[in-house]
Amino acid sequence: MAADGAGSENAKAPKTERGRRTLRKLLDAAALEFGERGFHEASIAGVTSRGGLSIGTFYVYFDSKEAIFRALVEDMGRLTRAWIGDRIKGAPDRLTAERVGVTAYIEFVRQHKNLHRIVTEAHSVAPDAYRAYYETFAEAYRRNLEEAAARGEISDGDHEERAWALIGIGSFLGWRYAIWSDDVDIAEIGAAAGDLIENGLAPRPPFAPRKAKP
Amino acid sequence: MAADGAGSENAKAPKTERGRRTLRKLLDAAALEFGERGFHEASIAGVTSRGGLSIGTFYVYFDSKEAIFRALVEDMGRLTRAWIGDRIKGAPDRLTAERVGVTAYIEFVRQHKNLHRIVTEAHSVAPDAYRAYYETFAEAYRRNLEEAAARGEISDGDHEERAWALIGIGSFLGWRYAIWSDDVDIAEIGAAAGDLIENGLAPRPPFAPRKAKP
Amino acid sequence: MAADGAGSENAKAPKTERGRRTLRKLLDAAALEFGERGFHEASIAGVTSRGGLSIGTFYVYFDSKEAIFRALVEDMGRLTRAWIGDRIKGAPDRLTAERVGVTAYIEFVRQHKNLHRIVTEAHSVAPDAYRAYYETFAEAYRRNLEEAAARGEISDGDHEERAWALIGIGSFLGWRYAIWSDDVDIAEIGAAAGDLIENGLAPRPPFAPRKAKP
Amino acid sequence: MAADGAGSENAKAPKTERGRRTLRKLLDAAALEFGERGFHEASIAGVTSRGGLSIGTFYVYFDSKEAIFRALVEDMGRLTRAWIGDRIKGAPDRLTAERVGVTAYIEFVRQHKNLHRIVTEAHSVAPDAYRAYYETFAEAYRRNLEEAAARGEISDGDHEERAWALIGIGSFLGWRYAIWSDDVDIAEIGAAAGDLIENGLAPRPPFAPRKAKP
DNA sequence: AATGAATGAGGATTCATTCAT
DNA sequence: AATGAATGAATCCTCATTCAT
Repeated sequence: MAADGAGSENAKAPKTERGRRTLRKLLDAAALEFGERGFHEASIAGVTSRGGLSIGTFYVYFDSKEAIFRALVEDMGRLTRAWIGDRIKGAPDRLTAERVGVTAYIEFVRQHKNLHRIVTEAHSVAPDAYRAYYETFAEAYRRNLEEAAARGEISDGDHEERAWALIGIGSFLGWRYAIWSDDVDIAEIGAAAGDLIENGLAPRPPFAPRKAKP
Repeated sequence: MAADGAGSENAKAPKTERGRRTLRKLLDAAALEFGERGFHEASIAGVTSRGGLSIGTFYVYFDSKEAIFRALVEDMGRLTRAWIGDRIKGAPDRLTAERVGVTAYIEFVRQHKNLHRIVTEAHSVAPDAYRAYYETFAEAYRRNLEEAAARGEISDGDHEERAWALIGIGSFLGWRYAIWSDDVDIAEIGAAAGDLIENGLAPRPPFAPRKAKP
Repeated sequence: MAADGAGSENAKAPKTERGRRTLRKLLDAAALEFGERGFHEASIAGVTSRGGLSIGTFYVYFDSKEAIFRALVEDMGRLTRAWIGDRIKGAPDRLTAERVGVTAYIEFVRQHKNLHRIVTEAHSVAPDAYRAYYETFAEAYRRNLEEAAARGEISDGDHEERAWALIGIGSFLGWRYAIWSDDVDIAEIGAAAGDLIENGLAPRPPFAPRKAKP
Repeated sequence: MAADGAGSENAKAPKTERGRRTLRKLLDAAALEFGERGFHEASIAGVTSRGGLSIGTFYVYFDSKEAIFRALVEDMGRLTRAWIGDRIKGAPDRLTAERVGVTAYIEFVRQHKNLHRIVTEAHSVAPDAYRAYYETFAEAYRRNLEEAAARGEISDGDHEERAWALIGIGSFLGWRYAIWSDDVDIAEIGAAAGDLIENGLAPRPPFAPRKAKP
């Protein structure tokens, strides 16, 4: 569920294999504890007991409660990007990728509700980590949109702003259809969202129907 | 800055004019305290001292820290809806209303950063209040979209989902262009967002150009 | 045992009589706790339970463990100066005052061993408070010596340095003869110290005996 | 800066040359760590990291934090006595030795501020070590004074008490003129202190001037 | 000899809430 | 209505020490 947190300054680098295993235990336990109880309700003792470790061990690897939370948010980012990336990989063009992407994202949230809660809470707990999380997304998104525009797959426009708007769509649909209620058919949501993203709200001239893919 | 919180079960109804003034002081002070420090960093003592009152007085009007927070979120909702409603009122059709609405929303956030922060934090502090806040929006939104579709101003589709998607757009653009940096020209942002909402990302066939308004 | 700590920024000023009583209880209890256990072994819970109060009450009056410790050191200073001042008051000249003063100081330490321990510990716990404690002494001392020199009661010299040297004498004799062992006759110690202070170590010429007062 | 701590029960005796070097590293590092941060702020990890060693290694050589602290205090005693002894060695009589000694002591403190801080802190951390430190001094001092008195170099009196008084003078002058501020000319301080020690405060009859050395 | 991971008791501090005045 | 003193549960974090390698 969690990557190894390596490459981040949030966790202290273990020097032995045993240390690496312990660090992993902590991150996995923290994902559970924070996900279920929320940052403020969660306790370090809760994390360590879930991991079968002692409190002291926690502070061997992290400087503070906030530090492991940040590490978790970063993990989450890697995980999410990998998941979406995987599903989108084969898309023939950007509009298709968007359709697939929205669906995949909501699916992802449904399967990782805790993680989604953690990221959202980062908003107030670690605003910079939250921002970094979304800026990483937005940046990649923007690049994709620009390249697609260059290929003529989408119209021209302000791609950075579009990126943020699209992230907003995914995020709120995630809350509405994955967290608050998850009984609506995902394919339907994806289709509707894809249509909005592709064609907007404007009425369709009957003589010039849009097609998802030529 | 804040309405009087009356009509809600969150605050105790004052019986005298003096009481009404004290309640108002508390709500205004709370908006500052929560907005600047966030729910968990904020303290009741911080609220009362900002209001020039004593701690004991707080509990004359509110049952708990959460109660005043909820009252604040509700206030915020009323305030936001009134603001957006005002700007949209004269729009000749829905697509125009959307364009105007996005711009107005970002403008609103810029002018009420603290309030936006408070609402977002409600996400983890008072999820039901947060949800109620957005569901009220979404419901009105959905109705507007349906009526517009009936009038042929916009295409058919799943209007509830569209409502959530549009709220997501506004919300994230608010964070990006009102809170994190507020130096981008608002008209530009509004125009680009309006275009996305109206036309989506699809390439525009030169022979059948879309127009914002026929 | 303790003054009221008023006039210091270490304690929060109570607004009611009850508050003043509580503050006093805390200071008295702290003098016992710190005196018996030392700063690092002492606990806030130990202080409050001695005072019949709850832990929370402590933090109504003091910001930290260190804050009450500082308040205590200041109290101690006032107390010590008052005690010595009282005994010295009637001395006809400075040399007599010195004799009386050393004796009185050792007597004081014997009767307030805890306080003496607290001041000494301030050395590492609150160096500035420790320094202030002794500088206040040294300053008054220096003034006394200067005035005495002007009156011809003592020889000329560097009075500030003399002040520190005399404080050093008192302090170490206090440790040696009041804390480490307190069975030596105080009058004897005072006499010997007074003689050293008055005449130094130099051999006495038989033909020109010194007299305490001409 | 530190002796090897050998001959004491505080450190475990190393059997190899490498071990001796490690022990030395620990003592030197501890002098820095304790001197800069004070006993309670200092940490074993701080000591070992300064020495480029691991925590575990510390416990190969010392049983506890207190043990190395005591070893340090003993080191300090040897060092101080050696330093003062060296400077005093050639003094023709006791009064001269005293003059030279005070000056030398302040000079020593200026050059070993950390060591002085450590010894002073021993007062509350390891009272017996502190007491032993000064009793060793006092004992030697007393003997010197007695012998000097027998030779007629100084007046008769209670030599033990005098020893403590003289130590007190040196100690407080050290704090005042070596630690708290070290910009006063040392020769001056030494001269003034020497004069006080030799002649006391009593006014000098013009017809029978004392001389430092006949 | 040296290492560094693991431990867990211990304590300061916070602050929402209560209540007597 | 308003006040402010009193409460105490709750929790983060420290760090000396142990031990398996």
